[in-house]
Amino acid sequence: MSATRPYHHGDLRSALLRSAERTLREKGAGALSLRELARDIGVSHAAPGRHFKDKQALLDALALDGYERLNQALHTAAEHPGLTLEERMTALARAYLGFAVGNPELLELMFARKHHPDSSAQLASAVDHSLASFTGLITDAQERGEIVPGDPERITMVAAASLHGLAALIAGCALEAEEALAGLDAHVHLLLHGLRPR
Amino acid sequence: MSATRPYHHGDLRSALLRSAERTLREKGAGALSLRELARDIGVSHAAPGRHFKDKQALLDALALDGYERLNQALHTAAEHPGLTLEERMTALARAYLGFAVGNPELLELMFARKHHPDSSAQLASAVDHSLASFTGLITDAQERGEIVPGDPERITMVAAASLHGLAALIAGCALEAEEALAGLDAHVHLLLHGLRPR
DNA sequence: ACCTGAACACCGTTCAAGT
DNA sequence: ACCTGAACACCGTTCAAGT
Repeated sequence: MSATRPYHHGDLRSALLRSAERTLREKGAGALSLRELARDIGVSHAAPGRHFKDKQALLDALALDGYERLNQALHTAAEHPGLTLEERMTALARAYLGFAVGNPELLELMFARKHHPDSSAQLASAVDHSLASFTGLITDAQERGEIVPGDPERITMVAAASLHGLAALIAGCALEAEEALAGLDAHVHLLLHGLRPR
Repeated sequence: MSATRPYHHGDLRSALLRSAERTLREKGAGALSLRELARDIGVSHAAPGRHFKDKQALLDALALDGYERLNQALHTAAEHPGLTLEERMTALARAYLGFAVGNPELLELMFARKHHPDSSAQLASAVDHSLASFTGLITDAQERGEIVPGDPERITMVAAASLHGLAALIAGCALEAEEALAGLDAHVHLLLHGLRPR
């Protein structure tokens, strides 16, 4: 191996993504600059343009990567058929909130409203994939009579919106992460049993 | 009145805020530039610096203004003591979702994670004020035995997170506004009655 | 008190040219 | 195929000087 940087980086694309996620985590999305990424990696400021058509394309790639990790975590959490409905729902909730607590700026990026037309289809499909973990749980439980009958999409949306709201409040610093995690069992219980007395 | 622009604008601060909100609504937060605002208003590019210490200070002022309008809307919606609990909750939900549908980029700004230390106390208090509309409804209903007993803050959080989740999904284009508004009654019903069969 | 004009140190993006 | 260097048109912020 030579001491001088080779003309071709070799794996610039993934180096950019790695470095970008580090910056995102440490300094936030606003502090992310393509030129600074290039400087840190030791490549010319125009080099990123070869791998990402523009800055938004890099941000979209980060978001997609985030969905992959989130969906993996949700999928893993949903695979415990021995548990009760409430336990399974809590496991899913814990997986989602755990991701939100660990990656608040990434979550903000994943749900931001400005994506490239090129990426939006992939991102929409990633969101659908996230929701599918919830829908699967709901329809299973409906078959056992443990969840109210009705359009599973709507019922999924109630559960997902509730957790997404918590996640968004945490990411936006309107709710403390520890508080939300500590009250998560009670939250899921209220969601399943309702706010009205039985 | 003279045809030439006077040296002193007179009300530059509010002109900047007005123009900024227009840009926010039409082109999004990313397209907001202090220099462009100054150009549009017909003032030098350094003039905004007299009224806002930096760009974030202007964004924070926009967010605070958003909270004022939102809190006004929530407060108005909550003032119908003749209605049932479910009707009152639905009215609050409709007010919040209506704001989210009408001001998606502003909402994103309001819940963004990067604010000036100077503004964060005011913003936090604005968030508390929003939540207070829900807490008021919850404690009222608890006294009548129409809501489960328990920490009203936690119960408020379940209701608020659920609606905020919907709002965030709309703002992030993951859920269509019309679909959410059309299903809002059912959403509130499920929230109050729970996802489990009774 | 409020605004201007110039200056500084950054950006993202493009493109001919290099390896 | 991949990267560089220069160029272009922007930024935000600061600060002496003007009204």
